[in-house]
Amino acid sequence: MKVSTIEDVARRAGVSRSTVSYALSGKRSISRETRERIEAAIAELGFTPNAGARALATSQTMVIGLFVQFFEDEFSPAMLQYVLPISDAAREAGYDILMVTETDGPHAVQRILSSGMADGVVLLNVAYEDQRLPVMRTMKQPGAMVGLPRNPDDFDVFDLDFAEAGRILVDHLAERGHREVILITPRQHVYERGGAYAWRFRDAALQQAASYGIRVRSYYGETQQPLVNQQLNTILDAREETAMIVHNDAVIAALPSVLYSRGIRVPDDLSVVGVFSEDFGKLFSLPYTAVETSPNKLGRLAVQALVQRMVGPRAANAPRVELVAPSITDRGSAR
Amino acid sequence: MKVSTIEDVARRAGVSRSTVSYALSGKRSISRETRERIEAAIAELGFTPNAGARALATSQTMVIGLFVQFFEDEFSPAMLQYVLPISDAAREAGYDILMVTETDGPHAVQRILSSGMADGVVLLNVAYEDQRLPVMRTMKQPGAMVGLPRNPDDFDVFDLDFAEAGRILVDHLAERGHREVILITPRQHVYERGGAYAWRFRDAALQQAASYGIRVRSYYGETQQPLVNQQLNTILDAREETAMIVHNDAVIAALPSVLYSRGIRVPDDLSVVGVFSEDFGKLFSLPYTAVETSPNKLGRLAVQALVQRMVGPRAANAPRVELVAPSITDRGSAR
DNA sequence: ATTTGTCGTCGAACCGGTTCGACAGTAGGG
DNA sequence: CCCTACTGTCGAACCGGTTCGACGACAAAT
Repeated sequence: MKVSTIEDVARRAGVSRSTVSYALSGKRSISRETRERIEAAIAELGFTPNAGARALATSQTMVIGLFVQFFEDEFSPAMLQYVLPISDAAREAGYDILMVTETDGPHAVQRILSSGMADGVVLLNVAYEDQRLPVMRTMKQPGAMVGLPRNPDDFDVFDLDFAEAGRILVDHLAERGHREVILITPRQHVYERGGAYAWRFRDAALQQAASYGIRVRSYYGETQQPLVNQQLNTILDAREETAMIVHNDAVIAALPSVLYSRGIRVPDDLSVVGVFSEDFGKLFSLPYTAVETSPNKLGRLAVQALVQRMVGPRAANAPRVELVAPSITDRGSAR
Repeated sequence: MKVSTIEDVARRAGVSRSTVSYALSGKRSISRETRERIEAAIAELGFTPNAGARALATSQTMVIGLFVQFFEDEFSPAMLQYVLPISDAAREAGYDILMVTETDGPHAVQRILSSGMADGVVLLNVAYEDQRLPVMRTMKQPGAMVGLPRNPDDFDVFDLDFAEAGRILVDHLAERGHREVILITPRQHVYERGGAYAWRFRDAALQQAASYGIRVRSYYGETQQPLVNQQLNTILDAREETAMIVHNDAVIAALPSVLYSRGIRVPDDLSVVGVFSEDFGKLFSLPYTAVETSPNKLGRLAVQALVQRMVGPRAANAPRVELVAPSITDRGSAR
């Protein structure tokens, strides 16, 4: 039952350790018969190279650190949409995922990277002034982020083009003649904390609306029930607007039942557009036209960029900052 | 920028490597002044022990493998409720989480454990005849599972007592005089695949209902929109029953909007009870009385048991199989 | 004064791989 | 037929920690 080492394999095949190693890696040529004997020995002993030893010898762990930040004021199921594609993409490239959810992000990054537990990291939910970035800069491992920080520096950054998303949705409503619009944004705390996507979206939307002469009333949306429903009802009580832009996962998830219960029909009584991924929409059965946030695409991009930087020669290429162009999925909820 | 090793620290403090190691671990006494010199050196050099080297020397990685299986026919957000508490509990015990989502579970377990990347594993979503178990048995690392397999063997197993949950909900309806009840279960495929929780719940519920003389009409619920809504409408079209037990995340998440749209009020027109965690209920704003599934409790229990087995002496104590007693949260959706 | 014990430290071996340089044997080129 | 080149293999060093046994210094016990 004791796990066998490369030494056991070597002995059994009657060769030296180095020969086994070369047979495994193919970095030197090995005669046909020797290789077969080694392979047989490996099969019989059920040998698998020890990851720690290999990491020590090669200074490569084949592990990617995935740093997730869960904020109480954010809607958790959205995160999973990033995590899964990242895990899949990593595995396809031969990497495993060390998932770190510590609340003290900077400290966690420091701990994992300085002990050499990962060859590189993906940072999720990156804030404008993300405290994990200064730590990353002192480490030698490369990093890729999802979410746009103020200074991307050496890192590959991927995010949705939220400004464009805001414009697209305003256009969509403007084309249909709406003049008064409600905008529900993420919670106020998200702005204060520096969730840049929040104000990138809002600023662009407001500016675009202004250019059309559209009046926008904007609210910071809640994220916890029963507050979400209460707030929605208050907003709808006072409503004069004909359309609603929702950039808040919790609010849009709760919207169908609130609208039903008030007898407000979409799009007849109210036009609604949002910002969410296709999967998210399915999950909550959302019948609303929305800008697709493509979490799987962003996650995969991040991993691919990171992998390139980990295997590639030093400073292989300039850091990428890619704002993915949003696409709109028309589900007919505005007219 | 090059990371420093214990050798660097030793040289700088004017001692030997072993002395530094002992100063770090405290396994032998070190004089006050030497320790201070070593600590100073460590601070100045920013030294952190290399995880790979330490793992090699101690055969301890301080990593827990977390094996998650995502089935297309299951509702994904539920999984996150387990993952987060597990990650937190692991960190509190000094472990990091290697999260593995490969579809080929048995192979993944084999790969991670035989290469010694983790000291132990937590298996999520364990099936009755889970193919990962035979692999686990050939490995030396301990494992804890969430979900009850046919033969728990050497492993610690934690799950909700779904049979009891079924009985509790039937009792709840029986007490209120219901004689005809709809039961919506997980998808048929879940039964075939061996998701034991599904039939443990259903069998107990049916038996309990029979003992009361309650008639139950049972349906395999869908998990993907728009099928979920379609099916619900079909079921409600034909309904003669006065109450509904829902043991299906996707269905219960979709239920409020379907009921609203049909003008069915709860509990006036229909009593509804379900099986879901408090967090899940908040997420989807579910106003239904339900049995609490306590994913956080189960996750933490699994980690704690695993940690005990990893640090403890060989075969420290008999394997635990713990079916957590369900508690009901009355939200007044049945009368 | 000698023995016994404790404290603090060091050197060396070990964990399990990878990789470099050396070398014997064989093949190809002149 | 000799020299060179290449193929296949081995031994040793190394990666960066931990741990065991040894040992000198000094204190306490006899």
